[in-house]
Amino acid sequence: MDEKYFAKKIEQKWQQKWAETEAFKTEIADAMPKFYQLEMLPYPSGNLHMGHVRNYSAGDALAWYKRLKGFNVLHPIGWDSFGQPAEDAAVKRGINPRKWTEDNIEIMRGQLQRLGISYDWSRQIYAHTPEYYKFDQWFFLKMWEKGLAYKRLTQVNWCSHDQATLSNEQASGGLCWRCGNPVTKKDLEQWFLRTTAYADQLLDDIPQIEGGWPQNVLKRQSDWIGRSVGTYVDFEIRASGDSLFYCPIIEGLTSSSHLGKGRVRVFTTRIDTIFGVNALVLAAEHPVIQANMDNFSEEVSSKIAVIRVENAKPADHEAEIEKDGIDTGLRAINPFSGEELPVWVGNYVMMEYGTGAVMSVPAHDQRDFEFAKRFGLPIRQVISEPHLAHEHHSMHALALERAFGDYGVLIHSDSWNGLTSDKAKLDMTEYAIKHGFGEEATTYRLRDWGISRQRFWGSPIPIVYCLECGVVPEKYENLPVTLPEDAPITGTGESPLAKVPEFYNAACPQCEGPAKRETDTMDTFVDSSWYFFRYTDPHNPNLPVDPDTAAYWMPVDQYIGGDDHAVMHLIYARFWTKVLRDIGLVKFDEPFKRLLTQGMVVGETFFDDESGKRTYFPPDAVNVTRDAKGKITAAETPDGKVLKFAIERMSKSKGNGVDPDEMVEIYGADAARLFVLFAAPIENELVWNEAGIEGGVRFLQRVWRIAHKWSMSPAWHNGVSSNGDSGGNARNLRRKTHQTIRRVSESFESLQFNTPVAALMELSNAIGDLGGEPSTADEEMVFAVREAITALTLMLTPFAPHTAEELFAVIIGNEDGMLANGARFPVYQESLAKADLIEIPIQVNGKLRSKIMVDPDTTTDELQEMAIADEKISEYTMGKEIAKVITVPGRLVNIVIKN
RNA sequence: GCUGGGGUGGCGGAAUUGGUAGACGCCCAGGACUUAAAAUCCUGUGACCUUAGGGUCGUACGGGUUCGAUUCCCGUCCCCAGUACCA
Repeated sequence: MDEKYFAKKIEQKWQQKWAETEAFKTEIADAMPKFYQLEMLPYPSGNLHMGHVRNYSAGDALAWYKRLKGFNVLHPIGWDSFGQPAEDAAVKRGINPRKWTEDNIEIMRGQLQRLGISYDWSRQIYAHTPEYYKFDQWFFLKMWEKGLAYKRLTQVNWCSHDQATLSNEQASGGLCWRCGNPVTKKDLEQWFLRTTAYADQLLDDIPQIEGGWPQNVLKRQSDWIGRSVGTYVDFEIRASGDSLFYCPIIEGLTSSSHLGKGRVRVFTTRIDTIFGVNALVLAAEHPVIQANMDNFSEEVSSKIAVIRVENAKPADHEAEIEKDGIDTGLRAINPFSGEELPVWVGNYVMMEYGTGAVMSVPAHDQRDFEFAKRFGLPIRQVISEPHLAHEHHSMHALALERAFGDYGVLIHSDSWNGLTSDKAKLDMTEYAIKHGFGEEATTYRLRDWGISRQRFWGSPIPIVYCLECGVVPEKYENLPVTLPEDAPITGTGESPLAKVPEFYNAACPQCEGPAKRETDTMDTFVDSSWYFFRYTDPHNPNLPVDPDTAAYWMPVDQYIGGDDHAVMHLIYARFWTKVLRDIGLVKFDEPFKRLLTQGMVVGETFFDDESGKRTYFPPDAVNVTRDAKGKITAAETPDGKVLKFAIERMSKSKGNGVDPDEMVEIYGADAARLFVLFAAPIENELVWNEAGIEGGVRFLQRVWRIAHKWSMSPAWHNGVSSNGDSGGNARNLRRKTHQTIRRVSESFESLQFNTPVAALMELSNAIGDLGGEPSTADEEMVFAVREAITALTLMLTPFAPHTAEELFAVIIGNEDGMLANGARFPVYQESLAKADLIEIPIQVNGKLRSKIMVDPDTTTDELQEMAIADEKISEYTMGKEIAKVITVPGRLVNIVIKN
């Protein structure tokens, strides 16, 4: 029994014990309630950073808590080991991507083990192994069969820095998710997964997870899916005379028989404003425009070409784009009013959304308003605030300063006058349908998921191109389509597999004739879309997951990760789960019951960007000036070069990274883990400040010391008992113990990690503050202290498992470990947690004037009497009239006096 | 601009959802132990006033509701995140 706390020694001891006994290996156990604790799997970049430590410390705390609560806990880990950095390393340093990846996994696994995270290591998965990516391909074939995988030529998001395609989600905000450079467009043939087929379900299933997910993640997802319900309206198009103009059928919108020669379809959510239309505005890329470029005047066609070029440029986020456009000379007929309208091309109309054409209603849409102002087009108000409707209707022209976008009452709208917007939308849509120029319509912002990547280090897409048979899926029995050992990787954006004949030359699965394989690989987000299923059945050679096994473990009870994946990964994973369900592998809709998004770990960075490129300087090589509040005011290098500074996500390349190994070496894994959870609420950003971690060490040392001190007491191991009416300090300590158990349990249930640590510190302070020597303490006292230290040790386990295991061994005199001993999280007893005396504040006119100690069961009347009789209070009430006394039992008394 | 979330000591942050604001920790100051230091322990630590006791102010700012507001309502300012012409 070591009396000095020596973190490294006990950490090594227990890590070894856990490994030898496979302490965290989990099997299906029908008799026990299950708990599936999951953290987002790491990309093997080379080193853990503090963000990982925070993520896994929180997950491990919950895993331990649930184990001690008697749950059968699945807590797995794996590696998201396909992806571009491996190829970057290959280009830059000539290392084989597989070697680079596997070396990194080794390093990071070691780091995780030194942190003592309680994973079931037997379930590790590696995305880059054929055993895993075989099922990426299996899913792809299933989706192909269901019409959910298809190929088409399209404009893809292209990152010119990474030389790679990006999905819409990965190009969110017009910037590459990996490198942050602007995204441009490029024409490519791509494989897509039909996520849009599940758009409605992805939205409509949100109520199933609503309580368990952060509001803002759900909101971002629904914004991203962007469902909007409205109406298609078809406008007849004419050349300036009255001859019908040529309007080709618009692809993707051919479901309507009304389309075709002479009509253009718009999408609107506000058909109630249709009497206010002053023009039709089409995107420059609109097929009607493009098909008629030769028919336009020179001025018009060159302007359209200019707009098209401008549209293709990467978006500038700062600048508001000025409205621009040109009247094409075409005319459209408003089907409601018969009015003839000009047809414009406008730079603010996007081909990718709706139908690429809008009816412009300047009075009720701000964009149309700006457009109309710019080009002097007429503005006609047709919706009014209900109380002004009558007045407005009798006026011809109203001067609006900006568009009136609210719902209201229709004016200047023929037989629809006086209807509310809601009613008019229904009636007018019905009218349009009846007369053959409209349809109900729902549009989405969500696009299908482009998964083709011109990359080597990813799952090959199991498709073969045969001259005879065309596009042929590989047979299931031929899976996996194995990645070759190596390929010429250039990083220039061509597919490396296209240069490996042994890979791409294949026999057609149908006719067995010569054929070529698809040489693109899948987006790495495919791997992470279903890995959590695989953990439940990691070695199944036939199926991605056995349905019965999945039924026991899934869904994930608690998922923890960064909210940078709020849209990308989490929408793909939800989509994939619904596909699994429709394939028949699982019976539920949502993969993650509860989601916790942890904040980033950030630190101070110092850099200069003279050459337009940022060069970072490590903080310890910079001279920093701070103001009184500790904020940096200036920074320079020792040789006097002035640097810029910012608070940014920690990373090695920025020089502000903290190496977890170093933390473990200096302070110990337990202290590092405890501190990272204590320092800030888990969902907040955490500005790394190493000073605080000392406090974690001190706390663990204090616990260690008091536990050893009291365990020396002769009565400690001899089965002390309480006669049930301990008084004085013993009673006070027992109360504190049970109050702490209650607080800590409640905190875990509500996913708080910083407050339970504070509660444990208070309890250890309470034990430490006890006077007296263990050798002379009476039995009641030893009993109370033993209870307190035992509870403290068990409750400390989720934060500092090594220390807790060692203390537990000291307390019960057995080295097998808590789980082997069937240790359970302590349970609080209400009667013991209850206070004997409580302090009641007494206020006079809402201001605190005195405090009295009373029995918790004191009645309202008694409290009131005592309050008025209180010496200090009578000073205030003397000679004044007491108007009212408010008494809240167990809380306070407030005496209201008149002056 | 729009949407969502926030603004509490020198710092990270507590506060049973209307009831003693500042728990716990960091930093800092003073003291004990020590030849000295480290470690440890003790004390103090929102601001201002006060001779003791104590008093006044204080949760971004201005109003309001209430016996009582960090908490609820209205207005203003600021910060963070998401989004960007979504028709």
